[in-house]
Amino acid sequence: MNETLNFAARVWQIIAAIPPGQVATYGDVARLAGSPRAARQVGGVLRRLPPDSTLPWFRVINRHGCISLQGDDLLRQRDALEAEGVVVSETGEIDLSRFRWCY
DNA sequence: TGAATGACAAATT
DNA sequence: TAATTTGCCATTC
Repeated sequence: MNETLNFAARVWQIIAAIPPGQVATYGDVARLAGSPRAARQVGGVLRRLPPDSTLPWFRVINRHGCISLQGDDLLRQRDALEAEGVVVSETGEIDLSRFRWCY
């Protein structure tokens, strides 16, 4: 099996391991997946994620501690994070120094 | 098979 | 210091 096919599977596994109330960056997930420079692909995997997936994709944000999504998706992610105790600004900003996933 | 895309990140100006 | 540009890499057209 090509490792390229496992990339998405690794991303799923890693994101599924993020504890509630905490968040991880795309770069971190990519690094844990074995491709430190594939942060963009992490977002690509989540983008094609089926709506019925139970994966906590909302716990993944960018390096600036902001939500990269826009529109309704942004509001949905912000609401889901706040429901877990994560403080999210109206613009989608999160204090990484407090909520970043420490593994 | 090849070119284009993108839920990022780092370097440069 | 902030804003803009370039690089990366797996997936999609």
